[in-house]
Amino acid sequence: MTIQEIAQKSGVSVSTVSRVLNNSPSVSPKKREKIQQIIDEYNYTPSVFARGMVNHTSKNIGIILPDITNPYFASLFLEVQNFALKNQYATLLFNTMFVRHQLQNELHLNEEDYFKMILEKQVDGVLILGGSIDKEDVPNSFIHALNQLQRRVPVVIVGSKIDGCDCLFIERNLKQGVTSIVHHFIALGHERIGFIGGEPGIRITSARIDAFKHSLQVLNKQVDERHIVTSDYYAQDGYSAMIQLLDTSADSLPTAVIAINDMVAIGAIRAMRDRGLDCPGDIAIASCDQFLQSDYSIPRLTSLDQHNEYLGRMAVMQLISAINGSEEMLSINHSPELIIRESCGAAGDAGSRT
Amino acid sequence: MTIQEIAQKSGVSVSTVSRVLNNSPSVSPKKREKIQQIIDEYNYTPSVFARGMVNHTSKNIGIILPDITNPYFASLFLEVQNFALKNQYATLLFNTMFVRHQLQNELHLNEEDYFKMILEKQVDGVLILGGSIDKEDVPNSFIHALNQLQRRVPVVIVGSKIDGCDCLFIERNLKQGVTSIVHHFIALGHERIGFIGGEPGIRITSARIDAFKHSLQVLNKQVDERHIVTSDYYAQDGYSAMIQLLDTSADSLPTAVIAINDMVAIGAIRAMRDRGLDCPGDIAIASCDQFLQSDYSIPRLTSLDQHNEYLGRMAVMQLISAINGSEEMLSINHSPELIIRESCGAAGDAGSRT
DNA sequence: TTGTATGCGTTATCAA
DNA sequence: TTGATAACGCATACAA
Repeated sequence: MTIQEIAQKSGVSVSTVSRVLNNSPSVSPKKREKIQQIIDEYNYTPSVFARGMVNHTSKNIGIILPDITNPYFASLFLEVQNFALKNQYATLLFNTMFVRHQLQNELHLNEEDYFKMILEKQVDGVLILGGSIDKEDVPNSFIHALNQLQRRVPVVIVGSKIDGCDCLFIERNLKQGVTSIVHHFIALGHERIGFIGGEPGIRITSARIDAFKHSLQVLNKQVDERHIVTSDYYAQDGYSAMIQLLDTSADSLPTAVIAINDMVAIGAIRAMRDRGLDCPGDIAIASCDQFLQSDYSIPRLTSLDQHNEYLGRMAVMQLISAINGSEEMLSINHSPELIIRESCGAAGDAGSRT
Repeated sequence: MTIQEIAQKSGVSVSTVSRVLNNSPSVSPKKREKIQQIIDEYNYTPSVFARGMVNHTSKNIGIILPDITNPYFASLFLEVQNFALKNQYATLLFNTMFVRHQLQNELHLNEEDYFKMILEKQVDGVLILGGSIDKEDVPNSFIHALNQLQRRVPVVIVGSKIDGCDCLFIERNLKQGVTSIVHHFIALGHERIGFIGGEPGIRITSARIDAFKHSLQVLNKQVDERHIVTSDYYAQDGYSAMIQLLDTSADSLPTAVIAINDMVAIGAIRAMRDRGLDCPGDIAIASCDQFLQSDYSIPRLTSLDQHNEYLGRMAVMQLISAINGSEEMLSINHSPELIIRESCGAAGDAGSRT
């Protein structure tokens, strides 16, 4: 089915069909109806290829993220796709990280290779959710590749702004939530507080550790460096971090520990259990990034709800408006919300189900 | 940059450039090299639109799945993308289910709407991972839509074969693993075994419950219908199912329970805890579908590793070969593997970390 | 309001 | 081995 055939069957020219296809006002109601009927009857949809030739748009956007099995990225993607679809954009998803998964014959590509691929796909815009962009020292070659990409299509990045990068950034407030956890722990009477998880050299990690230290210093509380153990973002990393913490500061363990996210918290609690320690009895734990299921672990996890769903929406909205030529920067204030459950040891919450 | 400009700069015709682009043998080595150099220099990539006009291919495949935040689908997708990319195909991902996520202004589409969207995107093939296709009674309209889709592009479905549906199917062995769990529990001396989780009316659920009942009957063991509680596939569903089980058969509780997957197991264990019961002490639990992190929960989960990674690979391979016109049906034997940890109560495993 | 004609960037057919 | 050209399906400028 082509526009030609529709035109013939409708007894009009292709331009008229094209007009009804594109909601041009200058078509007589009678013809419009007739044509629309034929279109529906034959279930005709215009060729994206032919349209692309003319408009240079695909109505596709590319999403680059490190790991879709990570609940944080999965829920971000969900929100992104939902909003994109509403605006007639489909999403080409590129997952760049495979290290956790023993894929055979795995692809060895870096993000810059993905930029190239995505560009060849003629997407109308690119959304980058984390990855190399989150490093403290982003390689110059990466920024260069990013700028080169940006010159071809709009690029929106969910992450901290980087000097010399021309892309649009959606920044998260990484510090506020940590501070509220610290205050919560202090209020519960904790004096020695630790921090675990997060890959070193990644901005999310360092921003949160900075906020952690700073909020304690403001309150004139000591920070024991041994109580800060970085690793990565998954359960296995929470496990190893907690083991290391227990090993290196056996003489003066913290009474409370902040985990960078729920998976790390779960791994840490498991490690405590393996060492015969109880959470929250021996060490209380709270996490900075809530995922689903935090209400079902043992103990239930006290977490920050970062309201990440806004993030995803903001990012696509920004991207789509950039695709449409708008320069306007959107803004949103999302305040993390502390969900108090069991793992922090706050009294009277033993049975609560938020 | 167009093929025209490359041709001019190279001092040849567009046809010759097109030939080197498509690795045609009939180009003199000298010219080929020269042209390639210009291509690289200008970082030229041919327009997918123009190519699509001629070839009617986009080198994109569409993936339809219900919930990417579900670890089962996420890891399946990962494997699919990896293999697709290796074959120069990018993946358009469509997540059809949003119910678990309170997305504002959420899209209300059924899968057939997604079929339409995906077709408009001119993908070269469609991969369907679960969803309505898994229902016991697939609506005729759905099968009709599926066949209509199949008439336009190859469609591969990961799921049980359905009469009257012309798509290609990749079937999983849903029963084998359940049987091995039953045998394991019997070997541990359990007499009263239950089964929880899974949406009723879904083939995965009923296939596993059937296998559960059958393997017990073969061994002349009783099946207490009250010990079988369906719900859904997430932690909250494991929680509610276990509560119901405890409530309805307080006089004769099972000593072991099979959960349909790890999330359900986690929810169930949480429910037990809330009722003052211990796992595996009071009720042992094993799950039919292992996700990551099962080694970090409390207690560690005894699970089946379904080796789902093969599934994803098989599915794309099948799709790509169908796109290339092959009729050949691929086949693979993936045997579930029982990973024994703590929740089943098998002796001496208290500290094991697989 | 409607139709005609052109161009978008590529591949394929054919002729040289 | 190479080049000229038609064709792919659509949007749009222009003419009517």
